Amino acid sequence: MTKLQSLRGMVDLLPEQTRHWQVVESVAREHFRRAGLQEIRTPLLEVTDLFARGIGEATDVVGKEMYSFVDRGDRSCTLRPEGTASVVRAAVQHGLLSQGPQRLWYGGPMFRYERPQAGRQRQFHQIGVELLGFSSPRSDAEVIAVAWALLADLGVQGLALEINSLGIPEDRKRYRAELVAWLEARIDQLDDDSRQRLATNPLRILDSKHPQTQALLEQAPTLLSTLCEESQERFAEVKLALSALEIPFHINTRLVRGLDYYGHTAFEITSDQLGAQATVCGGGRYDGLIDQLGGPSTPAIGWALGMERLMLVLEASADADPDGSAARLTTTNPPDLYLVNRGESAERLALVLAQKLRAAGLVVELDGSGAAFGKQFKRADRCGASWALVIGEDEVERGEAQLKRLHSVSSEASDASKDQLHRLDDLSGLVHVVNPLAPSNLPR
RNA sequence: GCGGGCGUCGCCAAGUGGUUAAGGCAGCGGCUUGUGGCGCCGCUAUUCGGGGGUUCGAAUCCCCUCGCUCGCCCCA
Repeated sequence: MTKLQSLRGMVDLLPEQTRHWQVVESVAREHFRRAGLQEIRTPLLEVTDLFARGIGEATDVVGKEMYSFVDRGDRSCTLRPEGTASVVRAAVQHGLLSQGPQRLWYGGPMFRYERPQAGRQRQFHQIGVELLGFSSPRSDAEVIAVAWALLADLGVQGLALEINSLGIPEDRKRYRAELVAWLEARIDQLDDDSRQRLATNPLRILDSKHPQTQALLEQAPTLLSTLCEESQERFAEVKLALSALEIPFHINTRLVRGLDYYGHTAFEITSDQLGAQATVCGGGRYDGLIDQLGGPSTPAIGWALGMERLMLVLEASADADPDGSAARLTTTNPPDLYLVNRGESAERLALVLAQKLRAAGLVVELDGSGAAFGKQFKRADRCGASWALVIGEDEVERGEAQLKRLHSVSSEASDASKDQLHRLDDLSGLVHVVNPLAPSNLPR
């Protein structure tokens, strides 16, 4: 029988990782709470048409990367490749937009059938923010600031913000014609890939990694200079707002977005800690999408950050700076107390005590092996617990047990860190010694 | 989808045609059947991701396949 294993590109998060993820998620949740963002949870599975219409039929994501299948009711379904389309669909479907502007965040798995590599999996995870019904250039800056503050607070090193403006659809149309004409005149200097894209998606040639093409593009007309006056002014206000927020940014006239719904502000936050997958967070304005999906014409802006990449960056940042805030990810939280127990009645009592002490707010590890005391102590020590409580038949009879300090204690140990005896019918003193900060709502 | 590297125990690994497949970490047991951290002793891969082939002989060579990884494409 062949060994079972997870599908390609589908990865398990083991306890060592989930610990890190939970730290990141709780920091993110706190940032979102303070920014007045509310969580929205949408299904992982949607009608295929949502993404085809929302993201754009011609994009690679829709064209060749979707997990689509026909369900038992003959509907074409797709595992979501991104979050924005679903959030917009939900907002439209439930009439959220008629209740005023929406400040939303979401998180969870996304699916794209791609070749896995570092920071890229077939099931991956994003956290994203969507501001629906916000048109002001200040909202662009605000939403960027939320991402920036979050990443900085998490301790991501080497952060950089790149922004560009994609203008309005007319701007892009005009620019596309201009760029195509300019490139066609120099078609002999283009690489094969770029030549291909000249017909299909000329704007994407801008972020080609081909060195020769890059050099050529130095001279090419830029989207920014083709923007209409209104778009220019809008972009200027975004920059002004970012400066006021003291967020350093770099204007990258070649920054384009892969999904069709973006216009005006487009941005990426990168980290120098990563290789090819330097973008940790990407987003932009999508004023046309909601209308396109059948909702009321509503301006909107948002971003998404890739958890896997973020975790890679944080691990690199923690290594680079062991005292930085990224290092808090790697901290463990060992139990407050290890319950050493042996003997039939002692084991039963220990089980009950463990629950009582847990209810009182302590982190308690109960040894369930019934092994020799020595063995249990060895394990207690290994797991890093600060204290051990010893319950044997003698303790059950006396109604009193030894609370033993683990690890070497410094010579001038205070009374509070010496071994001591505690009554088992009143645990409040014990709880106080082990963890004075415990909520300590001891059940009677 | 294209190109390069890799795959030996839970983890890190030695081994490059003939070895009983080193070693370390972790785990388990013992020295120590009621007191830990250290130490010592022992156990833990009939088998080298999987399948086929070459050979007297394969973890080592060849083919296929699966997976990982790096780059491209694309994207977060």
